[in-house]
Amino acid sequence: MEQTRFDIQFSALRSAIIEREFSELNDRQREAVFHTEGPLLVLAGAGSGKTTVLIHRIINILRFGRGYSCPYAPDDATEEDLLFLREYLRTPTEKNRLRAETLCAVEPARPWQILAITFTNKAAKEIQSRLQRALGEDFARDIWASTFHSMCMRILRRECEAIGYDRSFTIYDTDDQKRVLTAVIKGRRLDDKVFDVRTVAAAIGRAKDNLMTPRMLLQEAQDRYYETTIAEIYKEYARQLRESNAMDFDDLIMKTVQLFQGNPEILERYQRQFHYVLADEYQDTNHAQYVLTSLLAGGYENICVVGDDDQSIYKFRGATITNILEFEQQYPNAVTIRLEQNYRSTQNILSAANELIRNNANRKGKELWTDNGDGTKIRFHRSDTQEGEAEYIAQSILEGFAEGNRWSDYAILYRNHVLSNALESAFKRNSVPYRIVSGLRFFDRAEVRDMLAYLWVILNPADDLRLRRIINVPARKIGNKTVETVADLASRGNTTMFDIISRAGEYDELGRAAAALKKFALMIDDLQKMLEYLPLDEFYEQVMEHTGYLAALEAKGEAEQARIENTMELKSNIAEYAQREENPTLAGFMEEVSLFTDIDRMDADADAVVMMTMHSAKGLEFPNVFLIGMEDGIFPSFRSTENEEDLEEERRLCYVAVTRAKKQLYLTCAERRMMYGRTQYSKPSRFLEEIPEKFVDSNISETQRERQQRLDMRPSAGHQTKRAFEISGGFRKKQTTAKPKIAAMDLKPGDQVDHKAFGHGMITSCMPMGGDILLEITFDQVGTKRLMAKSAMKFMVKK
DNA sequence: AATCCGGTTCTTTTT
DNA sequence: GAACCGGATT
Repeated sequence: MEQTRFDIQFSALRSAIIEREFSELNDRQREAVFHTEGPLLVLAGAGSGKTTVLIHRIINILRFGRGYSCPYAPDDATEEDLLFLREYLRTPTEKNRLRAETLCAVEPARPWQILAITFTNKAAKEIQSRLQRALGEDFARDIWASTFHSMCMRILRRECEAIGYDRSFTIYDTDDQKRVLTAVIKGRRLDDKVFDVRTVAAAIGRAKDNLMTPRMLLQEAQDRYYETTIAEIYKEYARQLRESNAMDFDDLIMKTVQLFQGNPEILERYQRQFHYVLADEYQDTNHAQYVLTSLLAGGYENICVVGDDDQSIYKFRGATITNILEFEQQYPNAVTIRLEQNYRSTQNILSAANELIRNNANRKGKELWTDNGDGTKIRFHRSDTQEGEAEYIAQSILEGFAEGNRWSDYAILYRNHVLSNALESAFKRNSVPYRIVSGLRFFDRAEVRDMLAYLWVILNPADDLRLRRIINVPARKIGNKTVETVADLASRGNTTMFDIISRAGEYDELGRAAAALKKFALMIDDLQKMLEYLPLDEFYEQVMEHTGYLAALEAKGEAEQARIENTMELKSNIAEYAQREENPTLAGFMEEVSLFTDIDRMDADADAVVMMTMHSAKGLEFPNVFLIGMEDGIFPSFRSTENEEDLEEERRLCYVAVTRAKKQLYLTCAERRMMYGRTQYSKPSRFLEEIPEKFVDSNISETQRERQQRLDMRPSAGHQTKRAFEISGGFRKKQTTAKPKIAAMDLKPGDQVDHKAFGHGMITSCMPMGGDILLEITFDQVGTKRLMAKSAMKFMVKK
């Protein structure tokens, strides 16, 4: 169709008006927002406003459809409309807004036609809530903004009968999964050293990530004993899950793919529904997720994937960077947009990151820049021991705090959790408040699992797996032997364990245990009745009491206080759910909870230094960041120094870590470090060599450097740029650990002091301790703190 | 059924 | 060095 003069004028006006709506974005970002039709790859560097683009793109699609790039005027548009738009462009008024937007919109999408997939609940929630704010709650609620897993759950709840599942299927988490696997391995009388549950679970998980059925795995095993056995375990495991009408996390994805592949008419329905598909963090997708996304987008092929190949750090859990690297091959008509302007960090930090990641061969290539200015140099500090490293960090933070920073302005990132130990004691010693984002998450804690298991059993007494978990927790004199007898009777009678338990008296085999069993069954019955008339949170309290769980924890005293708190935490989760939901049910809560793993309320309001692994830091930002344990063998981990591919993943992790810092980045390492019970001597991380010296201030002294050079056999002459920790003469010599010539010895209880960070206080006790003095000081503002005199004196004067 | 002892293991993690 | 598991002991 030929464009008329009218079309040209109209569409130009329309584009201009739409463009103005997104004026707060930069050119690249806008390009991504306006490219609505066809495949789009957005390579979004760290801190480049990725989520903002994703959200505005959805807003654009919902408000204007493909209005921005449509070259034609609407059929019924008049000269008067044209004049109206011209006027609206000149002076937009609220009164004219509705008509203008109607004129500018070309086939705007309905909310349920948009699918935005993320990896974490946190990300899904953020997208959902930002869209609700921009578009109104009711409207935005219908957008499919969810994680891969909850999307699959939603689809499967509706369609799973087509693949032979009952709609009420349950989700087995990693823990449930391991229990089943342990039973399978035991049942086959296999050596559980050779077939270690974790390894087997990982193998099965990887198979599912790659959409491989037990049969396919068996075929691939080609008669090799080990592989064949794994495939057989997989087969048995899958059989048991199906029998229990259960799926594990990986099943959610794989079964959805199988559902679609086996039922084209169902697939087509979803393909017709989703006009626009967006996938976030695409570099983290595994093969199954890739196939699923491709299937769902297969109708309109309006697929937009957002990600950063340089931030792919989850290969170990099945992510294939290939998905993003080969997107353009998959869709030859794909458009690629790079977001390289960074709004987070200083140029020094970004340049360091750019130089570092440049050493990776397998990447698309990007160069981050900012107009935030150069900022201060990165600080590099090498200590002799891990204690020295920890002390340096504590002191740096105390100094910063004294200058007015908040504790929460600081984050400490490390390659693995063990590295946090020395730091913890240094922080305790110096009264630096801290918070560790731990490896063990809320829903992995035994007490939380126990309470959830109770709820599962109350909801569905046929759930043998969860029943086994709690039947004797707290102790009810129902031993292992009894449980096995019950299980035996159940399988022979082709019924559930709970059924046997309720009729325990009828079985002689159960002997004296029958009474305890009956009592247990009655308790569950009672709780089921309570569920019918009590509000959910009160009901939960009844479960805690009625089962004796709370009492058992309380009986253990002080030590179990944290566990009690955790079970209470679960209660507040239930209360929160009950309040939010119009029609709250236990089943509804359990459904939600089975996909809700991380405690994504990382309460930002707590003012404390935060410590976490570099992996968990992805997506976060902090004004000041310490990367600790920057030593070869630790980071990069010795496991990954063998092959280039693994090393590149480590380098990406380093890139992720470096780009978390907004203002100041610190890199620290120690010459020797106690790890796993032995002292390890290490060289500074090879990644440090890759950061040009001009971005770094280092503490390495002349003598240290000379020694380093003698020790370091790596040829350095070949390097084109001088590197941060090599001899250059350019480094200032800095006295880092001040020799504490303390006048501290004459401090005594009753003395008044002024502390730079904590203000005025009075010493309440002095205890000699390892060549130093432990002071207890009651401060007017911040309460009582315990400080070591040596370091405290640097921040404190006696009055 | 609870507790103690010795042996073993020790990247990274979301759903 | 610490945490966790399984077997033996009480």
